[in-house]
Amino acid sequence: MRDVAARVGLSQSAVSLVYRNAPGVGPETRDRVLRAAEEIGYHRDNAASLLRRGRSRQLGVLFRMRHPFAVELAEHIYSAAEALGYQVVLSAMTDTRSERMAIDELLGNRCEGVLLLGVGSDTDVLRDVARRVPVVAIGLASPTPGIDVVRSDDSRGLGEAVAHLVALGHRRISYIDGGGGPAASLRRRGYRNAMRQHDLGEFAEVIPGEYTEIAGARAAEQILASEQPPTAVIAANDECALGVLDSLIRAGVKVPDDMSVVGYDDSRIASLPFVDLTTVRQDAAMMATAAVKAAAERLDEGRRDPRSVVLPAKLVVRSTTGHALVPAPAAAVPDPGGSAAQQ
Amino acid sequence: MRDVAARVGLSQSAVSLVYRNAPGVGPETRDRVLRAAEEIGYHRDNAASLLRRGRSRQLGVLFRMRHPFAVELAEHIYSAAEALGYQVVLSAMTDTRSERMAIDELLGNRCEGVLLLGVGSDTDVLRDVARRVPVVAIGLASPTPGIDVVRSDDSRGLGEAVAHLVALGHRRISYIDGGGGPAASLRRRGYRNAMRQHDLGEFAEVIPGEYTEIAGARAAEQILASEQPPTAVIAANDECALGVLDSLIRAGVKVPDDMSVVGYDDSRIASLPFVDLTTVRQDAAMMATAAVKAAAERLDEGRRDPRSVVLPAKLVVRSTTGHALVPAPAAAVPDPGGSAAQQ
DNA sequence: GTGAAAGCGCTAACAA
DNA sequence: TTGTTAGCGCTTTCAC
Repeated sequence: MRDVAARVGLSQSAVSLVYRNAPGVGPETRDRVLRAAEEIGYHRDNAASLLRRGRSRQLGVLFRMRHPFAVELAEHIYSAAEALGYQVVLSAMTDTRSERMAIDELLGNRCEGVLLLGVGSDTDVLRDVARRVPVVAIGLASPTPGIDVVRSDDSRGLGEAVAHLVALGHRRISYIDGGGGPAASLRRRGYRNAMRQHDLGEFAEVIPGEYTEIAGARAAEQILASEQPPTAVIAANDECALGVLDSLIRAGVKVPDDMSVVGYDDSRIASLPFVDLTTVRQDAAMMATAAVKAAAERLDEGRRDPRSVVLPAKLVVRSTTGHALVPAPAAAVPDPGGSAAQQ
Repeated sequence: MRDVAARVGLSQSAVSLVYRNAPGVGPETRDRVLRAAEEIGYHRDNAASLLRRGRSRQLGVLFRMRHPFAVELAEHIYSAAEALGYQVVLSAMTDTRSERMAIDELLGNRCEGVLLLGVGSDTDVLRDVARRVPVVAIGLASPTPGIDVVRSDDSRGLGEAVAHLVALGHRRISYIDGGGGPAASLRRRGYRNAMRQHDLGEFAEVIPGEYTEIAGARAAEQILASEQPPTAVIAANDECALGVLDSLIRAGVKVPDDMSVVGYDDSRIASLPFVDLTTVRQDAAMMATAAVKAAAERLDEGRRDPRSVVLPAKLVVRSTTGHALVPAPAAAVPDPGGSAAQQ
């Protein structure tokens, strides 16, 4: 920077002003500075800038690269952060990089806030971190106190999914669980409640699973092997639903004629024309914006009280759901007060 | 750090030594320092450390989060870099973040080298960057001079794929192209050469496509609509192959009975049991290691001459390939000298 | 609009 | 083994 200043015959502080887009330097001078920098291949040193500046205006993002929805969120966070004048620092969790390591790196890089994308099992770490910087968790079911939470209305989303299937004549609707994944417990509860509200509590069945294709495929096999298979299945997320779909199709089960399938997330794969999955849409862009905003409120406006943002989740009907052809024979007139007589 | 030093009654430099794992401080003292730091919640400031240190020992990684193989590479790069004492800084390209922006960020963060994962269309930018720091491109077909390249032997990989299909009795083998994607031209050429070597040049057919499920699905539709469909298809990568598979299965075409399908990459989806795709394996871990090593050689050992590392690509036979049932009738005895009489 | 000077938190070279 | 010292490259008063 000294070199650039010397080259255009200015002081270093003038050049600094140019790079910060600060007022106090004419547009013509600005141009000259930029041109000189270009010529000698100068790049502003972020480390030095960070060190001297009071604030870094950096937001750390912690995520798993294998989670497609987290990736979608991360992409949107880039733009949301930029809009509020923040830079994004990515830190990925892998099998060899623990939550603690990834967060420590973020903190060491002077991030002023940390965004957690569907990550946050380690409550001890979270509490520590939250003491130092604002933490916003996206899609975390049970937040540690002091952490802001952004999630979609999973309960409502599953309600819509169940209602849609019921309207199509389905009664035997099973759910493939998300295990310990982000928001899995909320979705499971949403499913159970919805089934109960439709007087279908006795048909509610939660099949163990997780947020992966393979878990979905396994669950589908289990479903096909059962004596009274459901006529519709809701999977905890789209990847899981994809596994279900694939297993079903390979087994010769027609979707949606023989079985309806619903996913969750509306991630990219769901809308691929050859998948065309009925699913519950989470708006990644909206969630990203809300999360960045939550962090910015704490950082720029001094908010202290924790906030929980619940965004709408909405069913997107595509081609994997259809009318139930054959209502489960023994249950044409279900017994409302019934205990589990079927099992 | 001063505070920590004061707390244990040492000088700042002693604490610094502890944090750098440098010799010159007893294990007992070390413990005391670490404990004191824990108590007051101290984290070493990376910006300051970076600023003062001569070298940053940071490697920048540029990639697209939507490319599954790039994600796999990125994960392996974390461990490969750690093994050589480097830290990784991620920078993702998105629709709103150009190559230039992403690289500038990396450079501003004092990365000593840049790893490009299947990215590098903008030759101007690359040339500029390569002048400043070592650049290693993984899976880049036509490198700018001065850039190291790591790729797998795509030509050989496709050779194996074609040979495998030929051995199963296939002759009419089509290829779905990768468009302008990383290494696409190499794979295309590999396919064409292999077909020629098996005297199948007249059956060679390159269907336009790209590295996505949707391109694969579209290509499959086109194949099914053609008068003389092939009995086997090789897709430019696994995502594309997945699109093909799905389209075929939905159209009632049995794989591999009616049609064989081969992918490329052996990414995670290929080995999912319900996909179980025959594919050409690129060893992500090996490529990551080679790329980091290439950068480290320039950085630590002063290598100047560009290097090109070509790693073996190997066919992995799974369940999407099988014997050709019905050899193309008119071509039971192909005419070796034949011009394109069929078209 | 511009320049001089202080210092952000750390590391490295050296002295003790 | 430990302490002293001088910056790394930038931003930021404050005086001009």
